[in-house]
Amino acid sequence: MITESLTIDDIARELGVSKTTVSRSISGKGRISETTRKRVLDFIEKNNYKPNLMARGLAQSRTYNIGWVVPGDSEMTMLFFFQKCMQGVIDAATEADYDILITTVYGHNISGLQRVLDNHKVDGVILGQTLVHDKAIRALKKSGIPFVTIGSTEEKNVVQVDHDHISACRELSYILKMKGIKSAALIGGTEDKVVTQARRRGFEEGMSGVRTEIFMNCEKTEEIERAVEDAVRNKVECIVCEDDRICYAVLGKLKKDGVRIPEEMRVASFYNSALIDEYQPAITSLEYDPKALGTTACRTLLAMIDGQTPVAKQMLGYEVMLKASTL
Amino acid sequence: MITESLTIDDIARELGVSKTTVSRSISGKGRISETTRKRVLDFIEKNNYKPNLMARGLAQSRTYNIGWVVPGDSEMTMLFFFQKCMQGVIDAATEADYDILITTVYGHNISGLQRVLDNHKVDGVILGQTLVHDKAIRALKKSGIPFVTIGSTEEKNVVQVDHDHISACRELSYILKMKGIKSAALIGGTEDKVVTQARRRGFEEGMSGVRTEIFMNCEKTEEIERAVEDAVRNKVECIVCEDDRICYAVLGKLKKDGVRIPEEMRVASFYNSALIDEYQPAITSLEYDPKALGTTACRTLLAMIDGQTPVAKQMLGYEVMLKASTL
DNA sequence: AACTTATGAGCAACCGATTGCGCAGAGTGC
DNA sequence: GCACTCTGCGCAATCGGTTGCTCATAAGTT
Repeated sequence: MITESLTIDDIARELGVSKTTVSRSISGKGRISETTRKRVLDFIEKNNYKPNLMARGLAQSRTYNIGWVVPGDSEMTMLFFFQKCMQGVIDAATEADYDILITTVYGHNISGLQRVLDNHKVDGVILGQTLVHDKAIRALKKSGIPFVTIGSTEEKNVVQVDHDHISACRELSYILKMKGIKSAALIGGTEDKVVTQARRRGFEEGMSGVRTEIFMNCEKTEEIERAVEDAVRNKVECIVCEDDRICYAVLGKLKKDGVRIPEEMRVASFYNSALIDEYQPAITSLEYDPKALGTTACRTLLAMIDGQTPVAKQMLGYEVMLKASTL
Repeated sequence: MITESLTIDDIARELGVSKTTVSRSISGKGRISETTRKRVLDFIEKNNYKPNLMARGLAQSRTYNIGWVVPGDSEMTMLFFFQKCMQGVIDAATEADYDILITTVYGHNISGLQRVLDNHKVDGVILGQTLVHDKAIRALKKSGIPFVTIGSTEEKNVVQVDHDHISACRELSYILKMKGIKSAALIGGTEDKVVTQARRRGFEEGMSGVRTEIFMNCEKTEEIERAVEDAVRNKVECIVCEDDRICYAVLGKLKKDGVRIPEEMRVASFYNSALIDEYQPAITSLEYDPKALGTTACRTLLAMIDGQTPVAKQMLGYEVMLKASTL
């Protein structure tokens, strides 16, 4: 059933040249007359020849695949983020004729990644998220394969692409302060993610001088709701949410308790996806471009695979979007 | 930097046997004495040898990859579904030492899939979603590669894994009718997806005898809200939502307008993910197992790759979960 | 004892590309 | 006219496995 494909030998025979000539015509390496080259490429075009990537891979020790590693248990808001991000990765990869092999990890359980590395199924890896003391990073370093992380890490000699969450959150906090806030609460998730820590730090730095309350490790809805109750009871003026999943829960709780936004409580979020972007009133937040993260990471990785030495840490831009929820 | 790996020749030399013997020891094919086999496998285990998959692939024309095709522009609720589903695929694939190559398509724009097929990067494909007149299915058929769809299709000779949405929706509708509903509205999305059509049909069949109103092609929140307004105005007793993204919007609108559930309006959904599962009151819905879809599809595909003839259409179970939202 | 069958293992071709090296013929310089 | 360089192309090895075939030896049969 599977139609046998054209091989480089077929073409060589058909055109009365050697396979070397065909190979060189395609790759552009080596010395080939323009005439011959055209002839070969024309034939290839006409007969829709596609080189066998396994053969090519074997000869060059390349797979033309890159690994894309994401947590298998991401919550919804992260899924959205990863989807955008991955689309950026795919776009950049496709440009270079690479494909994406996807692997999931569960926190520090990286057996899936390890398998892919052991089997040499990819030429490089993009790690979609970084944890504190990330085992995946250790494994990648050990494997010797080029890799790029989306998100920062404390590990040395790791090529990273990230938003400057510390500055971004500092800036947002600073602006809120300028607008007259005298107290603020941060509600955040578990601190094993680097980004969570960064946001917390930015918040603390930016909010210096005003009364702050920090509620970390809020994962379940009840935990978030309890934090909201505390914040309201303590007459905090503004709740800052570490991501929009938390923000979503916070908004639900405030509505349930009849707390008006922004009159009785201001709300801001450090990330804004479809989950809250239609909310009334509109929520003040930081805007990032997840897709750009993906393309940047992928292009960087491809350059590394080609033997180039990349910029160690690339920081992408963000924008503070002031909306009605903070007046 | 990249540590050169052990090859089959290294092992053969080291053990004083031929590479044939090593290869046969690993694969279990051919005649090898148990003693020799043990010796080889022990050595492999000790030295952590992993065969080069490109070489193996070249020899066997296999890639040990399967393609996983999902829409690149899925909305959130689908992302959640695909994530679960993919995890099932990954689990089943890993068991058989296969990996997942991910490709996105945009409706009928299947250039990404076509590339993967042209380049022979996968041994088989799982299509995550089916459309009416699906171009991806045509392309897959043409390629001659084994493939399985998650979701049904009108195309002939396609191996499918699905839930019986028609029966499920008929059953849910029937139960609602039994509980005394005299009128019901269906709010659904665009009808290019096969599953959307199936749910509509199940609804219509199950609701025969009661007054029904059908609002299709509701994608944007405003469209859904308008449908809700109409349903309320027409004094419909129950709104049935085609998926939980729609349900989510419906619940928001009802709350905004102060319509009490279930006293003034009953609500049921054809799918229930994290988006609405904490809602108060709890929402009546159909429960599916997306992960099982993934593992079933993948196991079936792997069997096909191994040359077996699979069951043409496998239907997985579902469960009607009656909750407070329908009394 | 002679003959057949079973077993264990190796030789070498093959999968389909890439690439270092060699070589013929054209072009250039003096 | 001679030596030298440049250009265009092919030979054959190589990447790391798999597999059909052969063959020596052991085991079984009469």
